[in-house]
Amino acid sequence: MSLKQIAKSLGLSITTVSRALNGYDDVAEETRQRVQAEVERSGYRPNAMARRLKMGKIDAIGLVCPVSSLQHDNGMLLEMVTEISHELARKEIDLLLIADESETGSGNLKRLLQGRRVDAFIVAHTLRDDPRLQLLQQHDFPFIALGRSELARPYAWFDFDNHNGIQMATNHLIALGHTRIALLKEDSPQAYVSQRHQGYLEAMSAAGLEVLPGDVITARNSRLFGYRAAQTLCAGSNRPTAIVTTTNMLGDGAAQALDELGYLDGQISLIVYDGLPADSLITTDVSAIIQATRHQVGQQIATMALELLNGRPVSELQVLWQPQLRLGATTTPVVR
Amino acid sequence: MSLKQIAKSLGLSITTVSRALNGYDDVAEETRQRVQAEVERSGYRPNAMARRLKMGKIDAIGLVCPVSSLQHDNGMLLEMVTEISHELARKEIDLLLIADESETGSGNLKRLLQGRRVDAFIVAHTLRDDPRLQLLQQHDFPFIALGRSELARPYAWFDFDNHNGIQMATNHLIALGHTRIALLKEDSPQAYVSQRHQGYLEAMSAAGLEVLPGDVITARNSRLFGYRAAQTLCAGSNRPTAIVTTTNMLGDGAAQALDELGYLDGQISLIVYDGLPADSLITTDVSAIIQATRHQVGQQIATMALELLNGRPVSELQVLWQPQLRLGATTTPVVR
DNA sequence: GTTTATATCCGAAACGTTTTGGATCGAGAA
DNA sequence: TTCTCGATCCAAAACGTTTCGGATATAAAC
Repeated sequence: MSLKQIAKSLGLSITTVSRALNGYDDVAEETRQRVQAEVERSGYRPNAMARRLKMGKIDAIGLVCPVSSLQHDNGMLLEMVTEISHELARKEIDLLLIADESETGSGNLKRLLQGRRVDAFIVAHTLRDDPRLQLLQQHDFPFIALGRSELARPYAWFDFDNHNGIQMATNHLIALGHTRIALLKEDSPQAYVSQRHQGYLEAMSAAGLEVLPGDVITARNSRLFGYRAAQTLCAGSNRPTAIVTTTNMLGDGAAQALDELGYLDGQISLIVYDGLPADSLITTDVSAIIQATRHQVGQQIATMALELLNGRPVSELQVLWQPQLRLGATTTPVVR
Repeated sequence: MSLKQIAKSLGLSITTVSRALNGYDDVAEETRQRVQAEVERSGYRPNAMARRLKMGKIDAIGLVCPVSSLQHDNGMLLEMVTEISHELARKEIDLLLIADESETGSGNLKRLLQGRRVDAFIVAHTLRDDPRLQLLQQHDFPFIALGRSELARPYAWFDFDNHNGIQMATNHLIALGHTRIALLKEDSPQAYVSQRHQGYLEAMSAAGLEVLPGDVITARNSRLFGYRAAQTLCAGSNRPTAIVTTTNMLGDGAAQALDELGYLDGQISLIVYDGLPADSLITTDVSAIIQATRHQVGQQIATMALELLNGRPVSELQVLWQPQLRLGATTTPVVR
């Protein structure tokens, strides 16, 4: 099924068939109809590789996911990826999956970059100092970073305002009279972690509140570690009156621990970033900092990727979305 | 950076450069060295699209994941994908992600198939009757099914022996004297679900045991539903003495419920397919049916995919791995 | 000295598109 | 009649490879 065959069976030239299919106006309407009909009859589809070679565009985007991230984030990234894949498929653009061997590895990245196998990259789980982004920028290769990093020149990125999100939560607790607010944060070099950490510290400091040494706990991002950390926090009599967690997994574990201790009724306030996971066993309506759905994020990123391919300057491709504070039953005035 | 440029700067023909790089023996060793050096100096990489066009091979594999599956399986599939991606990258083969719009959708599949954008497909989350596989077989397009399905002609597949796995568990409980063994199974049309269900029924029937109406519970695959289902099972006085769950999410919920009721000490036996998830809050060593690691599975599938591309007949690409019963603290002789 | 073999090399075609720069033809304008 | 113009169409080049079928030169065999 090539252009040549279609052309032959219609008694036309390859040129004309090609131009008919690509909507040029120098082909008679009747001819176009005939071509269209023959294409449908024969099930012809243009050879993507020939077109790519000729056009110098690949119509493919590489999605870079470090291996380690996939394991912990409970499918969050993947729902997004699904959406991105969908949106791109609509424009006949392929999505290549690049699982890098280490959080910072870029062996495969380099290969795809130099082999011209994709038009652009989407880099997930951006680090604060990200060698992958540095490599891409160094090669002037188009990319979109999911999360902000530190780079010499401007670049395209999508991010949530983590700083503001955690501040809204912390400030709300402060307004409720809390002075001992603990932070339960993920142990990871990802950019958003330090942004949330920083936001918390600044909110506390701005309110003139001291952060006690044990009140910031860094743990692996899992339910179990959240559970244990919350238990530790609540162990002594000198416990904090509120806890904020930077991930929903940590939050679910913490909620479970508080629930078992009977503190989830408002005794100890709790705000969970992203809200409890859908299959949490906790039925209490836990207060949360919520971001847009993966669905919405995926669409946004796909849109940005397409605009990047269309040559939109990166300075116009920097999108910061604001999270919202959704108050549930676990944020109450401080109990002394 | 094309062959032409390399050729020109060395005073050689394109043919010779190409043959030097591709290891033909009709090029002098000294020439090969010179070519090699120039390639490294200039950072030349062959244009993948030109090569693909010429060779008629794409060096890409499409991974078909239905959207809905990604959301529930807690990253299991993704760890595998990571491994597959890795293994394929080593052979310079790209992995395309195809997120189908519905469990049975095949719109994108058709597009990639007809557009010759991949050499083969890996289809995840096979259904018992899977229209995607039927479509592929109908087009004589190479694929590997992750899980067995019902198809007219032989096809390549990888699967675990779900039937045997659940039977080992059930039979072990029967040998311990249990007669009321409940099954907690996922609500899904995926092939493995009915295989496990069937295996359980046959084991019970072979032992002459009756399955009471309420003893098989079908629930959505989540911790929460497992939790509730186990609570329901244990509600009355006429409760089963053992529970088997077909997924680890259901198992984690069930374990939590049993633990809260004080039954996890052996009062009620529990065997969980795949074992409890890594971040379970349950510290009891729960008995499990374990399969190979995602790592091992990923490698196996990548290997099979490569063999498929090399033209190995599908009848030689049917791999069934056996699960193992790993006994923990939750399988004890029946307590009456 | 011719023939044959061997070791190197290369021209040109092909893969399936897109696109440039005409070519052809009929109709209306001069 | 001749010229111009618009409407259609097409040949050929190009994208960057791979590979077939020689070409050339040097050495060995007759």
